[in-house]
Amino acid sequence: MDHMSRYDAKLVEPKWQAEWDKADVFRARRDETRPKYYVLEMFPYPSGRIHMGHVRNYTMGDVIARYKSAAGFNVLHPMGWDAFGMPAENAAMAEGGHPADWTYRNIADMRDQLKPMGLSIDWSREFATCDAEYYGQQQAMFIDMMEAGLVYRKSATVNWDPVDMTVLANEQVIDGKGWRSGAEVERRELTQWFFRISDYAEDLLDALDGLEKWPEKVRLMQRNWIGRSLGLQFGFATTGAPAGHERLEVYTTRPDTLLGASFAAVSPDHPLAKALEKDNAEVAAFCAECRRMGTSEEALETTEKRGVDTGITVRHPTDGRDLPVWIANFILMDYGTGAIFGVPAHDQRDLDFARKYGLDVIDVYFAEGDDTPVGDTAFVPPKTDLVRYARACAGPEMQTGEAAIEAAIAAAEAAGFGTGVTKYRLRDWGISRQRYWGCPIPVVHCDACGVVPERKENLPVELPRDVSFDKPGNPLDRHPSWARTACPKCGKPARRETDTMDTFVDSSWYYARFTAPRAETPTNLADAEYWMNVDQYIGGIEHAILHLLYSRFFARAMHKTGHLPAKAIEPFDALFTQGMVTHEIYVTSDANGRPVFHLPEEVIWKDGKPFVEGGHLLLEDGGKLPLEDGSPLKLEDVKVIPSAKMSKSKKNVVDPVNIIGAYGADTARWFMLSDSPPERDVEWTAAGAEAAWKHLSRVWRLADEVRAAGDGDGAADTALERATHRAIDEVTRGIEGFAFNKAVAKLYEFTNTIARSGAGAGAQRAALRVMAQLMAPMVPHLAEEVWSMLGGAGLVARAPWPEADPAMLVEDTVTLPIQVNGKRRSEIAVPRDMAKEEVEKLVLADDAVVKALAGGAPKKLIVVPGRIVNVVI
RNA sequence: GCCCGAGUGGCGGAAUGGUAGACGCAGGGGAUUCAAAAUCCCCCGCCGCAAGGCGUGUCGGUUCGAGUCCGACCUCGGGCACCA
Repeated sequence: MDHMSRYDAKLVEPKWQAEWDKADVFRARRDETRPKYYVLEMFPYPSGRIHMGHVRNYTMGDVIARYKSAAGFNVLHPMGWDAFGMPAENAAMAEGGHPADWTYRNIADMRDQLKPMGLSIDWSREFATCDAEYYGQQQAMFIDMMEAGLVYRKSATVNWDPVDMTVLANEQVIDGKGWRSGAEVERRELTQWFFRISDYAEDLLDALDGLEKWPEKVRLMQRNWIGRSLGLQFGFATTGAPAGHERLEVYTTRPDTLLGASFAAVSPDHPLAKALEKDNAEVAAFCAECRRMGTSEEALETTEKRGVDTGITVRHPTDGRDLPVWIANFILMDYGTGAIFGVPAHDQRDLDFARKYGLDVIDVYFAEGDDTPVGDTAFVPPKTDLVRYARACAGPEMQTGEAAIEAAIAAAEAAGFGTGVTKYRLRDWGISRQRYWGCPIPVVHCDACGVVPERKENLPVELPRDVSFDKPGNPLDRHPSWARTACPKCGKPARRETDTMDTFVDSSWYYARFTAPRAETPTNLADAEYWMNVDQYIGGIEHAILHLLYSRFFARAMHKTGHLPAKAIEPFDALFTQGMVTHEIYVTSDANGRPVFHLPEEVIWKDGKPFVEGGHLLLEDGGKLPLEDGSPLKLEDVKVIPSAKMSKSKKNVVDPVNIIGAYGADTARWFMLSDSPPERDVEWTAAGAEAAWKHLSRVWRLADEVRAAGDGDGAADTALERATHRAIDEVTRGIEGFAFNKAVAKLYEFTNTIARSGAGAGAQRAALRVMAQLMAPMVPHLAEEVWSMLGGAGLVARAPWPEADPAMLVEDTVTLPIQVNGKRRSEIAVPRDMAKEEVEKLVLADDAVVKALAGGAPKKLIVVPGRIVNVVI
């Protein structure tokens, strides 16, 4: 046996990585004579370990990058780090140390883990958003945006932990309590910085139609998020309200239901509620309670609907009834006017509220032919359905909701009590964070001059290094000297802004920075002009709304401030959202019935059933913690749950480093591309990884055998050539269409075809060289090895993509299945372009058809040329 | 609660409205081997001895023909503006 007859990824992969480095294959240089292609995967947060989701994401991007490069494009494929954020501060609080050290150490670790994957990345463009060089440019843009009127301050609510005296993120609020202190969280108002994204609401909405290479679901989610609505705004005249509240402005998207109104309601944050709070104890108590709710919309919507009657009434604008005014916990101050009228019959929330507090339920419209009054389910048909209005504001009795809304607005405008108003659900983007590890907002507060932007020559406003995290709250706020500065305008002593920016700001323009990562301005226009837009953006569906919407806004703002060309206001031409990587979890329960998760290596398989040693929890550091009552776990209770998202707490994380160490990067890459469609979740399985490795070894072995056989008789083999062209065609279409799993399946098939073909060594060699090219985007190291073994010239990474000859793709005969009444009964082989009449004759003579007809004539004979025949009896 | 997705053999999945299950995993059988590993070959949706019947989350509809289109529902996943 030949000592080299086994594929050794450990030797082969570093060898070709060194070759690529030596030839500097992946450095992207601006070259106006060549068409460019910009591939970008969402950059990672430097948690310290790469995970399988990264492997999947970057493998997909690499396939595209390498394929486009072979197809003749000048490819830009960069990598960086989304490096600001809470985890670094949390680590500093938990383990001591400094967020910067933690972050840069993690970046170094992750870069070391990533490089063995053999990605075609131009590492010379790498940066981290926490580099002062990067965030200084971000500050320059912030100042430009201030001058362009895109930035302002206003009061907004935050989650306040009264014990830790700190602002909490939504994820840090658990069941209304602070995650560390356990104290009831309060909503508190602070003056904060905002970007005027809502100025662009209409444009951001309308431009979605042009994003044809984005998934329809993402466009739909953004459309709904922006939420354009045409509604009616009008003022109710109030009775019994405090001075200044003689009118209550409400906004409704269903003015056609005005005659079904039975109450009005305002948000607990509404000025009227605040006015009443002063001398109404009941209202004060209710508002105080509402303020203990988190700020998230989810918290608001899922809490039980409750309210308090203010005793104030409003006069209905058309029928003159007096309606009670309530304060209700489900009314958002941020949407519309923060006040509504309730129509219980046609809104489930209003109905629940009305039933709870004994308010009237007045039916406005009914389904055709059904006059049943509403019970406990509100009648809310689609607006496009025709319904019968028993209490129409305007328009005919039978009309759609859409038509009735329009008619109601027109009527209100004619009567002079209201106006049709287009509103958006999209709110301005609050970017203030009361935290250290983020980009400082570059402004100065001066007693004489007010809020003044820092001078650009003083940028970057750098984070101070000497901070402590031994107590909660913003370290910038309590730093003894950092905030002390001179006013950029008058020079008198002034104080720096201590808020930092939302990390979404950092990730809203990194794609533009990659086009000129060392420029001394945020972008270099010549580079941006050449490289923008991102031709293919790839990332997780979890970013479908916020990150992508903020980036679209930011690109517009960068254009307005002169940092991007007009063509780049939609920065991502094509978007692909990949699924998660999941892995099974092993769960038992402790004595209190709470779930206990187990590492795969803790699970013992006996007779195909999982067991764990009882009586302890395994800690992350490998230590053991006895269960609270010391009782052993019930061994028979181990449950295996497939397809759980990989997470530390569920102990089902598979570390790519181990996989790459055991099998090599190509195996991990091949596995990530096999089987599951890229947009769907993929389950990591040990068996799948083993199978991927086996196949790659088989390809290598095949190449080794063919090499050993020399050139053979040099005879061509038509069948193998046809198979080769079919493989080129299908793999190419698989990659172009983001159907990598299908491209992989085709390559499996092609391997079988070559291995089983009786073709001579020369013909097999030619086929295998094409296979090396087709596999190169996916498993680049193996591809280089096979390519060089079989006499390929230069690097396969530099070889042009093979082209399929259309003449080699057509088959002369086709098999036509014959159905009788839609069920397959037989089949015939016919020349590809046989006339319909000829086919019909053959079909009617077919044994199965003759038998089914039993002497009768068919009712119908359907022949779909080249596809199928259906005999209807 | 609201918005958006996804459900096909034991498993991952394939299928311009046209043969459901390509390709792979697992499983079964065989070859090779002193033996094993590795490798190669064959079988493999379910029920049935067979003929045949049943099958793409559930229920209904459109069609010569539905995994695919339409309606209702169920389950799971993503997002909900301070996780990234």
